Amino acid sequence: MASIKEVARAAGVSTATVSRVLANSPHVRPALRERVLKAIKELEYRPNLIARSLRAQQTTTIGLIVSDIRNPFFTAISRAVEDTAYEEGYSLILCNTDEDPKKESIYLNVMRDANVAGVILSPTGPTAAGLRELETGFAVVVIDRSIPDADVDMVLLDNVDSAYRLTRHLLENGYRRIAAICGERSTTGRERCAGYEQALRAYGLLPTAELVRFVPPQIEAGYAAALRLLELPEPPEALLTTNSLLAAGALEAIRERGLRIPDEVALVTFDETTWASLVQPPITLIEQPTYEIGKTATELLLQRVAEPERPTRRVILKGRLLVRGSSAPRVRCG
Amino acid sequence: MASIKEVARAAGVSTATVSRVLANSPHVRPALRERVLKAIKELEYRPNLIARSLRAQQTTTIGLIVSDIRNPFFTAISRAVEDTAYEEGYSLILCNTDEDPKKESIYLNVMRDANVAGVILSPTGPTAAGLRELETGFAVVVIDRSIPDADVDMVLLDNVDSAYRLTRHLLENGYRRIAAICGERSTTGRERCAGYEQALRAYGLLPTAELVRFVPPQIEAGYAAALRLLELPEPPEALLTTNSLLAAGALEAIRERGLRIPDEVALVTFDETTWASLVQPPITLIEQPTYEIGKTATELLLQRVAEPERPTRRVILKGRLLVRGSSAPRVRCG
DNA sequence: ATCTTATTTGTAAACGATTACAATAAGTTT
DNA sequence: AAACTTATTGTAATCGTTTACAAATAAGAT
Repeated sequence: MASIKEVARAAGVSTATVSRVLANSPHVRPALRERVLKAIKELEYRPNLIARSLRAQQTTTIGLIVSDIRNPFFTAISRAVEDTAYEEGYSLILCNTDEDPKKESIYLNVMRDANVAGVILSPTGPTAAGLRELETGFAVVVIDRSIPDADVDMVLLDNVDSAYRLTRHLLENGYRRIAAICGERSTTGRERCAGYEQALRAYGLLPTAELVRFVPPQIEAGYAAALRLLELPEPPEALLTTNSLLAAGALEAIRERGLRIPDEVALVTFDETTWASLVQPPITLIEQPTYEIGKTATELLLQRVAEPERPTRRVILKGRLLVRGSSAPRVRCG
Repeated sequence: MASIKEVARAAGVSTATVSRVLANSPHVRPALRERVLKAIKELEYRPNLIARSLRAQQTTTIGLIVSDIRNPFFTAISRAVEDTAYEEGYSLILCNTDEDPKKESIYLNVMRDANVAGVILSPTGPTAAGLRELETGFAVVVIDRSIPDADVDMVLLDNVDSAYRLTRHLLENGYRRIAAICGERSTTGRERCAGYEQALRAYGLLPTAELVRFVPPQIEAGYAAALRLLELPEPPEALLTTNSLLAAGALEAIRERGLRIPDEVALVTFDETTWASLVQPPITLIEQPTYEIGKTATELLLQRVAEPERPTRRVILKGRLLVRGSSAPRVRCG
């Protein structure tokens, strides 16, 4: 593998000149530039990024820390981040925290060790626990869950509004006794719960604690929570879950109880997935603009890398309500 | 951020000694080692991996190049690779090729530029196109699709056998006119097709070209292919698809045609997904040991990094047939 | 032709680790 | 105690870039 020295020798110039040609510096005579470019081509020279990083004290790598890459929402995000990053010449380092703050902290250190230019993070908790580390070192953009008191760039969904519209849709279709299964420990779950409660109140209904569950945002927890709700003396007419994993679990529970959707119980959720339109009836949901979230987060990050002192921004995107069969107008039967 | 020099100064030793302590070299007196460790702790020193990489001419990063991270199969793989890599102190760089050989080639160069220790690759084609680049530079492990004439470590499914068993299962349950929708351009699709044809022959049936389709391994292509098959004058009694995306498309087509599964048409596929057991009836499929594939591939890769001249290995794993409702015994009706 | 000024090029010092080699200190053997 | 071996430590080169600074060259002004 040819180094800059060999290119310099081949072109009869100093390494500084080669470096200037590489950086498109204006202070190189066209004749020399030609010679250098020819040597580069002939030797198939490619700059050593490690050496460059060492000198520049920064890499062209960004990190993406999500809670679980198997969650289709994060998968879609990661795809978008990856696309956008590579367009700008950045590589992507991927990490899973499994909702574990300890892992989050470990991976933030990994990022620091790797000298990443910045990190896109879906934080495990609403506090700024890892953020002290964050504030030193690299740029950060937070996605999906906000860290309320932190001065960081964020790209979030308008959770309250989305949950409000989703719940209102159920109410408009005649459902009254609506239960909510929310992801615990994140602002996202709480905000969506708030939107749900606002909608109920707007319809003159009082939220009951019995119908609201905060659980880990995973299939098994969704299953267990839904099962318990359906076993209540007075079971809910509709279930609202705050992500696709919880919905999958809830659906499993509904199937196991042998209930028909939506006649016996309706189901609505957040996040579009392959399966949401394949099951019968297809599931009504709030679709998040995942690709845009990932793209925007990456762009914000790279802007901050370029201009670290820029005031922080908070981008709030709207969700899209996709109405499908799982929440069809209710046929009152008693 | 403290460097090795400052640690050396604080401990009153040379940088060489600090480096030896870091590397657990036996040639350091306990007393000195203590002093160095104390300085490291006090200064919160963490070695600069970039500098280390430059010197070592190798990083502790591995690359994972898949055709689409949104395919749940690759998602599961990436999760396993990530887990295993981090356990060994390696980071993971992620890339999507979109089945595009050009992108594959670009990303292989990115990997080289990043000085990765090795790459896990699901190749876009069965030829060794990118492999010339591969052979120089870094370790490589190929997954999911084989490159027949290449001398590389591989972790693959026993595709012929799996498809054979899947098809035999259909035959045993009374299905005769079975169509196959296979992913094109990969050995995987072709091998699965071969297993399908072998099973037919074992039952005294002749494979017909009309019932075998090779298409891009994506939802839309699966949908289109299934639709055309179902529109045949003599439509198939069962559909076999070679991955979950094709299955999702086929299912969509079946729904659109208003056909009941499995009475009017059965559906079987490869790859377990969240939705395969949530749709009704749930889908019979061959489950790949995804986590094991990813883990094994990573282990093979790190072994090769440690010992580049080790003879290459080819690990073939068995799939597991999960029998569900979508292929229930056929009730003959005419 | 000479002096200034602007442009182009080269020299050499970083960046932060590792490691061959040399130097020193500590044990062993006679 | 001298000579030899072995264990420990330090010095300095190295990895491949970038860039401040100095030097050389070219261009412009008088």
